[in-house]
Amino acid sequence: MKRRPANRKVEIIETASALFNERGYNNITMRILAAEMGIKAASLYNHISSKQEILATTILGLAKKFVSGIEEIAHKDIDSIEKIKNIVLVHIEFTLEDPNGMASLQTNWMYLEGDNLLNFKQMRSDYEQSFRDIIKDGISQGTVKAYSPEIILFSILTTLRSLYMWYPRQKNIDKNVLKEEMISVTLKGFVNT
Amino acid sequence: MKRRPANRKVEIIETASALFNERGYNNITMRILAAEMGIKAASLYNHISSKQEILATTILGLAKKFVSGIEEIAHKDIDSIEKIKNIVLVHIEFTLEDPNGMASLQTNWMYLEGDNLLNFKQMRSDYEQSFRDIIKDGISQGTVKAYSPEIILFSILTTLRSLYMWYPRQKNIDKNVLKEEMISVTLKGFVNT
DNA sequence: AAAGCTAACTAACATTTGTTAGTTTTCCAA
DNA sequence: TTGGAAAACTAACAAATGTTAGTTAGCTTT
Repeated sequence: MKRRPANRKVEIIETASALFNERGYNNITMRILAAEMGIKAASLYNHISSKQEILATTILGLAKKFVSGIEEIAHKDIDSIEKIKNIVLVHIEFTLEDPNGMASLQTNWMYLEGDNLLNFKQMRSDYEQSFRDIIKDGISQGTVKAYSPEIILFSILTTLRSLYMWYPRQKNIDKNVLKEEMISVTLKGFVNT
Repeated sequence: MKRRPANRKVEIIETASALFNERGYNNITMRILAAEMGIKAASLYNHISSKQEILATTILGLAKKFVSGIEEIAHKDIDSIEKIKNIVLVHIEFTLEDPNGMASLQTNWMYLEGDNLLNFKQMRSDYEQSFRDIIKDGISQGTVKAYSPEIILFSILTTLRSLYMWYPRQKNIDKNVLKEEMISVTLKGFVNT
């Protein structure tokens, strides 16, 4: 028996992600996507069932990885600061693996329909809640400054979420330098004392 | 002589911004926008010339404010750290003034067409360059840590750019607390020493 | 060589959507 | 009270777009 070639489908989804990232979900028609693949629009439907499926596969797939990622970290027996460092690293890894998918996750999620949209919002909110809990623990234990948890949460989170839009363009920054400096800047700022 | 009522046009643009922010530019048709205004789609064209004009007015208007804002700060006779604090404050002020417009600026700019898109990209890149120069000055003068300027730049910038998506939902955080803590967290982090 | 998939193609449809043309209503100024 | 602009309406179009139906070409296996 021959192995099922999920290849072509993956190819389409990756091509679509790249185009969505460059020009926006709604600027990419099925005809444009097909042309980029070197085929006709109708042929896409031999591999995928709808444009929405392409979007949902990418976004919900990543969202699930983030939710299980943070839950794993939350249960580790380390202090809040270490947990937050782990979260930074997870974001960097996922972004390096799939920057175009990360772009869709941040900028095209509102074009998810029906249950896809509901599930996404639920996962996003679960993720934020787990992160918030880690920050609040840190404040209780005195390792994190007693600022508004919401300000700390979104300061970190939005920095991490936006990584896709600038890091892939940087050729001079080594991956390990990125990790170290992102952790330093995010946790301790950039002001010299 | 009666004052020209640019009012209705402004009303349309503000209503549109709010809808774009809630559901995404491409999910909002002229019919939906008109219904929200209590009129028919065709009637919108007595006040605006196209859907694109609505988007461009909002986004390019804000982009111009940011460019002139940062240029003014850049020319002040204060050190880099103080300049960066000023930039944080400018972002907070603009976001509080027009959170829905800020949302379009961040999430709908790719639906600008032709010169609108080109002008936007130019202004965004000018803005980032001014900001980058301030950071590099700070590093030269020793007030800013010698990390990669790009990492510092985008860590601050993306935090500020994402303010629109969470602050308007917070009812408990006072405007002045926001300003103080945003500056602290962004510049010096949240780790207790 | 025949059979059976897989994946491509052509053609076309049904909607949606931004927009225009032409007309009527509203309402303030004279 | 009336004239005229401002702003609404009805009707409709033209283009774009996601998708389906039916067909054909190309491999791989038997």
